[in-house]
Amino acid sequence: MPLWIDDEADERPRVPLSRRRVLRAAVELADQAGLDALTMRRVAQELGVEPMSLYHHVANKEAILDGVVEMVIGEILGAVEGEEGPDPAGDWQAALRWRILAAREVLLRHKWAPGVIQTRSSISEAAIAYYEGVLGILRAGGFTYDLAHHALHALGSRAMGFTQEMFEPDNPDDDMDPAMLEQMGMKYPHLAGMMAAIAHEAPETTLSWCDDNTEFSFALDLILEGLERRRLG
Amino acid sequence: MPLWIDDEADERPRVPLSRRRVLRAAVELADQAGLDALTMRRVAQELGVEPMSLYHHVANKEAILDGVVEMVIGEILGAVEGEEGPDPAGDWQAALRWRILAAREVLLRHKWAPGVIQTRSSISEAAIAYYEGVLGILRAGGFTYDLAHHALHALGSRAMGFTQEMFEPDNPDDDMDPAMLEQMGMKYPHLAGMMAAIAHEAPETTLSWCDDNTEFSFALDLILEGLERRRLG
DNA sequence: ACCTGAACACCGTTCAAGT
DNA sequence: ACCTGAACACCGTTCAAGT
Repeated sequence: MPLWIDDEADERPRVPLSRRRVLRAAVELADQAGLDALTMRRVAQELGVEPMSLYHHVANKEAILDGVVEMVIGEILGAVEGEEGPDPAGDWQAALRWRILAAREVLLRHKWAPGVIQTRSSISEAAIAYYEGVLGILRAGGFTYDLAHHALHALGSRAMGFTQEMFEPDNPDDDMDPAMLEQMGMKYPHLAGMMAAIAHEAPETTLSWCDDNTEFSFALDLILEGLERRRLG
Repeated sequence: MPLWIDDEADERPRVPLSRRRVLRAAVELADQAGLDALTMRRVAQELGVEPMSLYHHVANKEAILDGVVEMVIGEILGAVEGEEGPDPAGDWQAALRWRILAAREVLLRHKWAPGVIQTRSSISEAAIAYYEGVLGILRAGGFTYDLAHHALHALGSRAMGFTQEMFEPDNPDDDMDPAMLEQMGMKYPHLAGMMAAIAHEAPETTLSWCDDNTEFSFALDLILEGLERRRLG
């Protein structure tokens, strides 16, 4: 057992703490260990520092949550502004779809983020900038401000790539034991029928039969088409 | 100070604890004091009992959260099944809109519920029953099971009346101090333009310019119309 | 059987003290 | 100035004990 593997002795040559370093550690922690692991004490531990040291760089835990949201939306903003999407003056639907799917890709790397974002009461500047971009696309596509406003509400959190399903999507073992499925046919004939129909159509997917990306795109296109009709009508 | 006002001496004639009573107390507590107040210790206090007594009727706090979700969705189910809505065979859109708006009305009485529902990993039986009803409406309206399945995903949590906005809707003081609004015109011209356009159109509403019900209905109708178009081919 | 009290391992946070 | 240690007021929960 060589001594020089000791991973606590020389934790990097003393890079000083900073708000940014605290928030980066917090995001990494949530990515790796889930939102429940995001405690002041564990963030401090990750940084090799005493819990109380954090308070010199962030006001409190709420400020950390505000901060990680800021970082994630910043990452989204970087993704949509770093690359060139379709020209909104030519095809606003393609442009908006591109932007939203880019945002969604970032959120898939931070699955805990939507839940936190929705608990924030004030809108971060990064979010404002993102929405400004969405509005720009709609305007370039010929929307009045009034219709664009309705459009923002209609998209809701989906405008930033949120999935909006009723229950946690990441739960692979959504049980359904055979006995329960048996009696489901009696009490819930339509649900049983739907599952049978879909299992028949795509038998390879057993029972995790819903492809997230397909369903997200279906819903998004539905809304975009509806908005286009409102715009023309 | 009359003695008989003492509100701790004879807390009701000893009605025994039960799972149902625990859950009802939990729902009431969340309604009145918010989700943060929903702790084992406060629920117990509300029932005039020691915290540990709760564990004889619910497994742990997770079970309480599962339970309050069950109660709220049960209330939704009662609302949609207690009254007769439009006939889905005649107008499936009207029938589904009626069902969803009824669910939404219940959720407005339990604003904390959507956040909790979305943290549950397993689907409660009450939720299954609600969705069975939605599917029944779609089928009566002539949907294939396949399209009905897409429809459920497209509606997502909106199928149960969820608002799906990006940020907490109940925050009335979404600040926007004039100075910030001033420079917003420079950095975010489209947002500034939109706010100006809408303030012009509905000057009485100052800056809480978004009527939740209007926006919810706009989005819902957009989706229902889109689904109808898909159904017709 | 149902309820209780003390205790444990965790939180976020305050405060006074160190360098 | 930045970081620390002890302490406080809260959590959820285990366990052994009461009735």
